[in-house]
Amino acid sequence: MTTRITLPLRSGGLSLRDMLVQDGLDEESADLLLDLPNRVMTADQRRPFREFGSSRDELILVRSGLLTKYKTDGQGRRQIVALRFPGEAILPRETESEYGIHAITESELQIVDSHDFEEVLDHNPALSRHVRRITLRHMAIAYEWLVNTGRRDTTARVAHLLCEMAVRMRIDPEHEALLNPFTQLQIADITGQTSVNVNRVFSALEREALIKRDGRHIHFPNWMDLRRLASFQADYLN
Amino acid sequence: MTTRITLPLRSGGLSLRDMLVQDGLDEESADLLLDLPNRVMTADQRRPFREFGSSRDELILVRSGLLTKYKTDGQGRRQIVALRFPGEAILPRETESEYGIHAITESELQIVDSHDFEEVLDHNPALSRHVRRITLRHMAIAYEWLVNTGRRDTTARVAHLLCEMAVRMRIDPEHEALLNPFTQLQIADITGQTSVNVNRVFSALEREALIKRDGRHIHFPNWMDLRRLASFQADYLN
DNA sequence: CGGTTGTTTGAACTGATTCAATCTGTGTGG
DNA sequence: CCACACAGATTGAATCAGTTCAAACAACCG
Repeated sequence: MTTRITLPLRSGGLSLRDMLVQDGLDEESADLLLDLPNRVMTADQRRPFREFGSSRDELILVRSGLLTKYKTDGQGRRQIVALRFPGEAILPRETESEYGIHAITESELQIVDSHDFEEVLDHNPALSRHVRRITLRHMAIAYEWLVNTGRRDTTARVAHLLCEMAVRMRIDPEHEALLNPFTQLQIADITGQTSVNVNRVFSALEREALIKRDGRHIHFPNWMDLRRLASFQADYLN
Repeated sequence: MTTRITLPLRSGGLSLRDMLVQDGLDEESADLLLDLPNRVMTADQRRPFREFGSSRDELILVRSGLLTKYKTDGQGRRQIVALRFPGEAILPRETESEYGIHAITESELQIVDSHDFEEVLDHNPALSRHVRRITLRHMAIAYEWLVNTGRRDTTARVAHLLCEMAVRMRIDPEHEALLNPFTQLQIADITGQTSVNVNRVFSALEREALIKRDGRHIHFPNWMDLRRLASFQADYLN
């Protein structure tokens, strides 16, 4: 039995500035970006933060928590298409955004008007390059997710997501447990299956001793074999 | 029976410059980009143009033809993750690229060294904004493909791809036929299924009079219902 | 003409869904 | 502190969409 996490992820850790710098942005650019006029908001997990078609033209920086971008098909079946961890951002879209935004855990967000953001980008090549770089990283993740939903069986899909989570949350999977922020329904919405099946997959993974569950924590007693099962190659995450 | 297309797509049409301008880039920036030192190459459909891990750090502009980016899962099953039509580009990656590139039809490519490209971007905010814009467009397509493979049944997936192809190839589906450049195996590799099933889906779509096949051409006698079946909303393509 | 690539069809099988019921942990209000 | 409501996790049975395997057929190419 797992229940919702109400504490923000990694809130006690690094500042937004630290995280940006750690991702390779130079300090001056980071300060320039963070000193732009902004407002800070909290997104909670009970309802969507942005619906489809909301035309908020703004940069959303994640300070803490965990955001998802999601879409739905014709029959209203939900597909989560991207995750945003602390230190990551959702870039502004000129057009109406065709995806919604939903917080998995309560998330603290720093929001910057897109015009201010674009203005700074115009005059700061280093920041501009950084934005291109992280965008390509998110693109690489989207491609890997396409392989996941398109080509891997449901077991490998869940295993792959767990591997990606471990790396993106910067834990050491051989010695540390993953604090899983998702419900099984949300994992189903990421991996393109049903929550019922996610449950069976988890039981199977645990039966094979590839994971060990302890409340919301997931241990990896056999990280090597889990990676192999998932055909997980971390290089797409850089 | 359909066989490979050997003629480049849209070769007789617009120049690369025309296509860039039509996509919203200003003329000066387009000239700046196209006048960068470059070499022109031909990619043919018989073998991959770039394998995984090839670290060619370069911008690839598609003059004619049709390119795919593809990845494979652990068991070597192929998933096509993106298409690049004439006028579109594959951006340089600093790291080794984690996808391969394969031409669907013989393609003429203009290749620019990434350093020259980045240099121009640094000094040309308009071009920089344009690159961000088209990148977000490709991201939106990747997200839609995720919904496709994750949430739609195989019939809707194929129908959705056909709709997207019609729009991206700029045909008028109510009055014009789509010249389908793909084999059924390639459609399977895009939509995450088997070529056998793609074949059955095509028969079914034709039986329902949602498409009509005529050699390599596909007519859309009932565009409205096809779109509905695919839950195709063109806005993600802008 | 023979080789190759792509398409089509059938039959058997299976992984995952669907539907439905039950169980378990958490929070809330009396 | 208990009773209750609720969200999430778990399990079983029936069903089905899509795969797999295998074979035949069609079009093109040299």
